[in-house]
Amino acid sequence: MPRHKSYNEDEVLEKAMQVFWEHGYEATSVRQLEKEMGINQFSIYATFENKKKLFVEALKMYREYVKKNRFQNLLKENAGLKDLKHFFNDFSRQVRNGETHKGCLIVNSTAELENKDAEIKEELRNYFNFIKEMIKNVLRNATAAGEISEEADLEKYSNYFLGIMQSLSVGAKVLTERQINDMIEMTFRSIK
Amino acid sequence: MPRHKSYNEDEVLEKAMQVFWEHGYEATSVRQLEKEMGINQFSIYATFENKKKLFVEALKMYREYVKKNRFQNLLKENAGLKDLKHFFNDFSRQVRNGETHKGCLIVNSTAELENKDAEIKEELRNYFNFIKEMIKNVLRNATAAGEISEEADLEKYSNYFLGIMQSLSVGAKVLTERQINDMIEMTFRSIK
DNA sequence: CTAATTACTAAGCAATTGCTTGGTTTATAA
DNA sequence: TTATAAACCAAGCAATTGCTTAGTAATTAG
Repeated sequence: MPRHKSYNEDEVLEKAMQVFWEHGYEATSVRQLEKEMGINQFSIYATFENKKKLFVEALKMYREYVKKNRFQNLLKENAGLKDLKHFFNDFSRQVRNGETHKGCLIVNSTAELENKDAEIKEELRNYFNFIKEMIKNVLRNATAAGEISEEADLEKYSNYFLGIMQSLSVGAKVLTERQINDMIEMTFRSIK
Repeated sequence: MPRHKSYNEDEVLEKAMQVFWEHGYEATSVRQLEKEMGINQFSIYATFENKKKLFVEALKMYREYVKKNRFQNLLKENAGLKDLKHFFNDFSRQVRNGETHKGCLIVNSTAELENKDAEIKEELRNYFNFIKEMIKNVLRNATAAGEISEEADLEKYSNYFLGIMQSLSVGAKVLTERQINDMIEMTFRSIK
């Protein structure tokens, strides 16, 4: 018998995610969320309970978002080392040019409020684990293609690349193109 | 003819820095600063003008702080590759154990509010430049000691290590010891 | 001593924070 | 058609935000 919601939960959640991504958790007010999500505060609280839970949901939504909009090529069946290098260059260029000046929502959130809440921390870890597994799959392809030695410890390699991605997410905001290119070039020197 | 200040500016500034480091810029209120700095709001505003300028001064102070308390060994006349590796292990262990769970104030601030203010951004860059130069000096020693080839591009190497430090500052907050160790081990593989 | 200058305290400012409430609209099951 | 259940809107809550002001205390030059 109830009335229908006049909005799509995933749609407004993605809007919320964008606001958190742009301004960070603390600097985002519920009034801002209200405006950008296009729904009343009452609806926000009715659906997402409170600001923190909305944020955690936004973090989860971010994972789905980047799967579609950032990592498509790395998630392709046969993605290899070339795609990985391509991604690094592309991503850092986007961050530098302002196209993605916000960097990575998860890295930003880790820096801003890692130790403040267990639920948030868990989602941060989930995300980084997803990245690591994605990379590991690329490296498996690379091994099959002979680009990496059969003996290579892919878990180790993946963790390393995960770290590089974190560093790009921070570094590309303030360092020069030259510096970022140096980092990427050096990174691939340790891969055999 | 004036009355003397009852506090030491550098002392209260370091206290302020600690608060920003612990909670981030946005989550730090002037009331908190007042308490921790041990002086009245009036005095804060009389000496530091406003919250943002106090923050910028705190960022500068942080640089002096880490020179004394974190990078002593890397700043030693004859610091070499061994010291660098030692530092990476030490730092990430400290972050993981909670001893330095706050990570790096500059990395945190870059993630939180890089694109919001030109003065802040400039100080972030200054800091990263200081780190890069410090590392470059270590690498010069390493080259002299024969640990690195004479042909190595030390600017490139330094930027690379700078990136690794950024990644540790983020990663050590949420990743496992194993993951961090993987990253450090892989990092040194590209050095010859 | 007195005048001048600055530092200090405590109270208070408007604006904004996260969140709630009271009254109304919309949809469906009976 | 009507009762019911949820969604909606606008207004409002106490608490907190960054910052200021009015009055007082301390210091030193003359």
